[in-house]
Amino acid sequence: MLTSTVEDYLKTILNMEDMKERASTSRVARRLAVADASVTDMMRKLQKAGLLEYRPYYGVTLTEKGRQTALKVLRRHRLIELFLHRTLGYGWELVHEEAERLEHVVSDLFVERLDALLGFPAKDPHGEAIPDAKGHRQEEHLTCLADARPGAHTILRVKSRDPGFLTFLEQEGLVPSRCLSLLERIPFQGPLKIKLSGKRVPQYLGLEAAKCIFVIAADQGERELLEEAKNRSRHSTGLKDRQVFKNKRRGRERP
Amino acid sequence: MLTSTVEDYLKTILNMEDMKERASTSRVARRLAVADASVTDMMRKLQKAGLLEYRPYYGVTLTEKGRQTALKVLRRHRLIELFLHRTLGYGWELVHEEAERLEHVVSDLFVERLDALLGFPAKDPHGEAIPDAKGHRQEEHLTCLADARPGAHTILRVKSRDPGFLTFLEQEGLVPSRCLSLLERIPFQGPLKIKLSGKRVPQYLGLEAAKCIFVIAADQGERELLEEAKNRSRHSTGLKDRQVFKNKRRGRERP
DNA sequence: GACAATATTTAGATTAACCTAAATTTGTCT
DNA sequence: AGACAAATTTAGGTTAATCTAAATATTGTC
Repeated sequence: MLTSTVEDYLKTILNMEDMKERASTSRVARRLAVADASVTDMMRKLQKAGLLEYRPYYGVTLTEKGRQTALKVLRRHRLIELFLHRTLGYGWELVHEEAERLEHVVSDLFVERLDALLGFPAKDPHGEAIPDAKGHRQEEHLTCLADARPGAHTILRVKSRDPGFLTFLEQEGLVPSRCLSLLERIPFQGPLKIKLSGKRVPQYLGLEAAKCIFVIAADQGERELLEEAKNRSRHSTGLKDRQVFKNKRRGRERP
Repeated sequence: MLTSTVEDYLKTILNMEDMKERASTSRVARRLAVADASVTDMMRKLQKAGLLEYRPYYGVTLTEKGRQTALKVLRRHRLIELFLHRTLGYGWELVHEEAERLEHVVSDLFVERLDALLGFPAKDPHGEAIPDAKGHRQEEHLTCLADARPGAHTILRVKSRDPGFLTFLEQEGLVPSRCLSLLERIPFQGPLKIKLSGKRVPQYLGLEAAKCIFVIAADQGERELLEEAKNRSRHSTGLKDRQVFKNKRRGRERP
């Protein structure tokens, strides 16, 4: 079995490949917050294990074996995130950190049961696709809000792990499945003027924030949302749905 | 934060103290399947950390701090076991191993949310008491079936981690909340003749097995069971209850 | 009370994962 | 082409948790 450390290396490298970013020693080191030298050591080790190809002074590429391993970890991570959010009522800004630890210790059985409990979901709370048991991912070509054309859009994904930022976005209502209109783009890297569905007043959003928000044209978005909603309602298990937190502490606490 | 290894040491020592067993170097080593010398090293380290008192050539005793830490781990372990059983539909013979890994990585938030999800349960799937958030445990003075007097009893606890044995017991119907009559005790360490509630034919059970089964007189058992049943029905969440495994694979699998 | 059997500790090594600092390679710019 | 900066690798060291084998302490028995 692989150590958590190895799993983290693979996950990071997969993510870099997804982003078309060369997995050089220093970049991997920066992402994992370790010294360059530690990465060099690890690369050699992972090459010996057949998980990646290592070209000195260039960087690494995952082998098929390495890719599959990384995808398995990603699957665990995202299913756990969704479980934390939906069943345990975690705020979406909290799910990442907890999943980061759990993903390294849960068994295959655990993952498959979670998958079933959640109704074989397609996406995690941030709108990221959950790979299936064979490592297949459904590709989606989303536009980021910063690049979107004026008009109606539906948020499908938010790419960020920063709890503070995610909390802010939630307060503003900028979460997956929310519909909005892009009204105006202030020139010279200025903010975007947007109006959320249901609200009457428009609001402004910084460009950097908009780069993390991924949308689809509103008419196409309809179908996607219906699918999800249907699926979710069939699986309304957990704390969040039943709002146990309002009438808390029964049973053992009051004997 | 403590390492998993440290948590395992503390949990083991707590268990030995509960069993009134002296936590000597060699006994701790045997339980954890490590060399005696490793234990000596660790004891010194844990003493320095104020988690236990170490008397060379004698053994160790937990300090209050050590005890509380161990109880916290135990709480995590047992809540996770119950979650695996009730929400994810794990067989009771599988819960221990998985919990053994999860218990070291889940946050306090996770534990408290699980507790709420499960309806603040008092016991894990084996009938062991779950310590509350402050580390209090409800004491119960149960008789083991091997020592019980003839008559009606209710099983409240089964002390074993051996998957094979637990599977056997489940097949025989010897699980917590089951009622049975002890009919006869065959002399000279012979088996017990018992009859389970609902069944018509009596059966025989080896004495070693009977030592792992803890019971309470049937009339007292009634009340306890009612409490539990009530609590559980208020929280009928999860795979097991809804029997998702029969109509499996929907959603992502069939797009 | 001596002495063997048993339990425990000490000594010295190993492994995974990391570090810092020094050497080396690569790529760019004139 | 040569020189320099940046990136990368090498060298040597650290820490936690383990091991084996040797040394030492405790205990029970005659």
